[in-house]
Amino acid sequence: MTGDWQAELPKQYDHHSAQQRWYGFWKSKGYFHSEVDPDRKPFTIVMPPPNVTGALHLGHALNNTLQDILIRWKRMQGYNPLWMPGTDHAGIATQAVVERRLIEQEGKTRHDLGREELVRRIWLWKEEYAERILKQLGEIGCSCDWERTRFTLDDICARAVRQTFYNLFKKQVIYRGKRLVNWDTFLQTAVSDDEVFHETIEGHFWHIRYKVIDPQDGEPDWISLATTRPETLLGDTAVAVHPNPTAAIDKIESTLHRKRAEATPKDIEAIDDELKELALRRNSILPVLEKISQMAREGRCVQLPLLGRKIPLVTDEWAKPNLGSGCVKITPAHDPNDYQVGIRQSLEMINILNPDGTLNGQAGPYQGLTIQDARKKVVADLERDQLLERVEDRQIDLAHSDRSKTPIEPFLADQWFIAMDVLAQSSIDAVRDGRVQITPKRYEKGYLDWLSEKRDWPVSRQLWWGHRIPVWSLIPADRNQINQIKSTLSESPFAKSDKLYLLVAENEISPSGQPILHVCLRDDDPQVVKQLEALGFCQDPDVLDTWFSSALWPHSTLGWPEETAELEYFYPTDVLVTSRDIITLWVARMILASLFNTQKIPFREVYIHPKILDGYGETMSKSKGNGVDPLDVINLYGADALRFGIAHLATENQDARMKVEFICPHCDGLVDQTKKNRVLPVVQCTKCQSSFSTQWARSDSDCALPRASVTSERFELGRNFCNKLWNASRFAMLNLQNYSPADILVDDLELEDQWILSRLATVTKQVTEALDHFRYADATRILYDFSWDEFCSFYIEIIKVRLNDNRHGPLARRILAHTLDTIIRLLHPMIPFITEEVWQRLAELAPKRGLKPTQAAESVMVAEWPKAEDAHLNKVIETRFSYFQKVLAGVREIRSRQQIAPRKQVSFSVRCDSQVADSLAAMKPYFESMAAALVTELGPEVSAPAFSATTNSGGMEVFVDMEDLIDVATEINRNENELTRLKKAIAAKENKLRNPSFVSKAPKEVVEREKVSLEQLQAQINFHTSTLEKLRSR
RNA sequence: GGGCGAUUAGCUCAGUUGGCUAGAGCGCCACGUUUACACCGUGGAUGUCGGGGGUUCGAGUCCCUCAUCGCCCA
Repeated sequence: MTGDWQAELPKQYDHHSAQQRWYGFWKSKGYFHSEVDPDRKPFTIVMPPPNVTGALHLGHALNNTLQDILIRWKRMQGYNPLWMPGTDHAGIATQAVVERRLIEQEGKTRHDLGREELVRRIWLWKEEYAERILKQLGEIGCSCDWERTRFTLDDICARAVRQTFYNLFKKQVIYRGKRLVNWDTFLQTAVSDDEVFHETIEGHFWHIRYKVIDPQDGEPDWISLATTRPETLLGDTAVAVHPNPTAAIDKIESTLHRKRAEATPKDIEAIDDELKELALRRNSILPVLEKISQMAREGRCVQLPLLGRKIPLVTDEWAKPNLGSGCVKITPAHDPNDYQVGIRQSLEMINILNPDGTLNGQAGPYQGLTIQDARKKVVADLERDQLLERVEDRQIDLAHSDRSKTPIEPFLADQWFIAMDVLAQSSIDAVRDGRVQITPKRYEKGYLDWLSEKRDWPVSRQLWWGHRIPVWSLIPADRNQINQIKSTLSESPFAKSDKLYLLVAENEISPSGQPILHVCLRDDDPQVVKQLEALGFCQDPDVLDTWFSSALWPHSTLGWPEETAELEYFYPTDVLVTSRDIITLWVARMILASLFNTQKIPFREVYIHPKILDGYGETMSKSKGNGVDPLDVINLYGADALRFGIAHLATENQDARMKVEFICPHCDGLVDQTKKNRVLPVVQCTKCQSSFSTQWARSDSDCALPRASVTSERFELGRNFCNKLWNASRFAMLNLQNYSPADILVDDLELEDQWILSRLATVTKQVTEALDHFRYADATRILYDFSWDEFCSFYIEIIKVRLNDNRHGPLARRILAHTLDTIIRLLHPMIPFITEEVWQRLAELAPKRGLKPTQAAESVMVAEWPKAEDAHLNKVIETRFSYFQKVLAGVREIRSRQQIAPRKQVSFSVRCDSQVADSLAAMKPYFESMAAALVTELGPEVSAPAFSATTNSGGMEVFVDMEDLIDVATEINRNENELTRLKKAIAAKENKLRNPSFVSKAPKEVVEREKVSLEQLQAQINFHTSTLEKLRSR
């Protein structure tokens, strides 16, 4: 190992060069790669595959940093770690992005291109982004096994998907049915509930008259029905009324009364209003509703406006007698609630929409119109026919597709479903009985609640990008054809070798009265396809929901359904690290898929990490303009700073806030991001007033301005820490030139040596335990405090004196090298680059180190994780050292408040018991080097000098000899403040100890501790009182 | 409407089974370029632990309740 980097030791840590140097080094050494090795214990993580939709954001950086910390830590602990990387095809999201670009750049739709060409284009997109994503992961420092990189749409994953679908199909867990789906008319596909967002918009509420057919005496001529979507009336198949309106009103009223009894005055008013309204309704509407309800029971009908169709009155509890007219129109094919009514009442379901959002033949004269146009025309025609009673303005909650940002239309379509009863139960059991553990535990509840609903999983998507559903279907003409096909297929060698499965779908009856035939193919075998198509079968055009392939990810990546050695050795995996928003969508499905396919759980633990929010508590996103790009952070602060900052905020909290800032490209000043400026293409720097561009810049003039990075000052913590660590290491390098290894006996060591070893043992133990429980923030804080406040501020400062001493130098160098070595190893999982940089440099000067020196590993990445040496734990030593720390702080404080010039030497004495005096005596040189203070006297007999400034802590009275330069006023002030504080504390303590129940009920040791503490406080009071007397007598 | 979480210093957050004279980083104030480090050092100021009840000898920590904010599900 030689090179330029040895020669120079810059004062500031250069993250750029370290990152470049060491990632390649690790890769070339093959450290990332893992092979099956029965002699070692495996530790496996599968990466939640990032979507190939776009580049990585800070959330990914968080997710992957936490995984890398675990992997690097386990690697050092001697496990055989496998971190399986990869990317997700993200069906709808990716197709939508590519389609949008197609429209923008070429003005073409996917239909212009055709299926094959569109898919080709998406693959091109995928290649570009997958590469970019994997490169980004490398820049973060991720130690994944790149040789095993997978993609959810590659051949290995595809085979697993086919096999799983086939198995489910054969067990008849998969079925096809008509369901109301969220239809995206722009992308022309169903989207799942979680791809839908709701927005409140200004809309209208149209009240429409439906004529009663042949009204009898005392019956209304028409019924008034209200809707926000008048065009849907074309698909109405019933009008509903409550089966027992009076009882329903009674019930609502009694509920209101009960609520009122417990309500606050504010709420009572609102409840009273409701009760008044209800009372009015009893007189006005209720009699009519009872009548209509009666009519419905008699099987009476109304006439559908505009189309004139005869539709029945039905009784259903969905009609609320306390709302509107008390009756509702029922459009089962275009409203989720009406759909339920349709099922309950066995109503006809009329679909009036084409997939593209225009009206179909069922809409009669409105066929071909878009929804908007149809709505206008329907309203106009109703007005013409005088069937429009009135129109209200109203705020409407409208569902939008997250992918196309267009309104969702409920739409009745054929969908493939996975029955969830048995599968869901298996996943519930796995978590309930602890085979899979979720951390933090509170997330279990949501998981279990969601699964226990056991809602069937709709898995088909009307897309072109994804795993094509491997089912070929046929609508048979008659029974004969069915029998013929049955016999043909059962004769086929493919059926005999379990390559295809025929399902006669008795739940799907075609117009000819015959059940539809479905054949599922296990393999992508052109011969079988040819045979099926010859018989008249057609392949389902749809693809599978992305989550279907994601659900298999932990085992498909290891080669399932093949019985690979990898699967045998690495599976089940150990931990899944992910974010809370996909616990149900993904985690639950992985568990059920794994149990179904392998009879094993996919992972033993699930760790749910916090979500990063911006300074306003909003989720970060590119579309809001508040997203932070991890590469900007890496560029500015370094990958280590990014990782350290991330680990530092990974508490058990559910989210972490982060103020977002622009970095002005002109002056490097931080400009706070606000809700206003984050959407602007150009922002003016608040520091230097120059303008810079943002992600929104489009126009040539805007783009010409330099672009600002977007980051957060929260990463300064990590950068500063790395720089501190770098400089501590730099100090070590500069002082280890004469290093010589030798065995070290703890008993021979100085106080400070024993102290740092004792602390090192404690810290090692604490960090290991914290990581064991996913307490990243704890581990980070412990190491931060130890490195900075103990190692740098005390140990290094102390040994500066010893290093120049021929007698004590060698030992100090050995402890220095050993301590730095251990700190570097403990920090490596969090900040891999800088620790490697230091490790390599340390290897040049001190290749053999430790208490029993051994040759250091060739890389810190494969060095052994430190073991906490219990033998080094020494509470007595730590207490003795704390005397030094307290007295030093006292002297420094006096220097500061008496404004003694920094380099001016002072003398001081300490009145303390003789044991303490012994400990302090050993530290005499360090009072000199660290506070320019000369110890004159130590012990119980010490008397205060004539002019002294004093402090008192832990029973040690410190007197700094001020000769005659003392600022008396400052001292009086200080002592008075101390007295006030102490008196308050003493009063509280005395109160406590005077309380007989405290003394009798609290544990003995607590009472004892309080007594001792009171004595100390009193001693301090005495000290300050007498000090004040002396000061005042001057 | 149901669930989960948050509310502690100006800001961002720690605070493990109740035992505190409530901590850190940033920011602020004063002093300081002593050859590891100004991305630094030394010292300092700053809190009715969201409000109100309760349990307890003792509550930032447990229970109830209200308020505000966020997220998820319907």
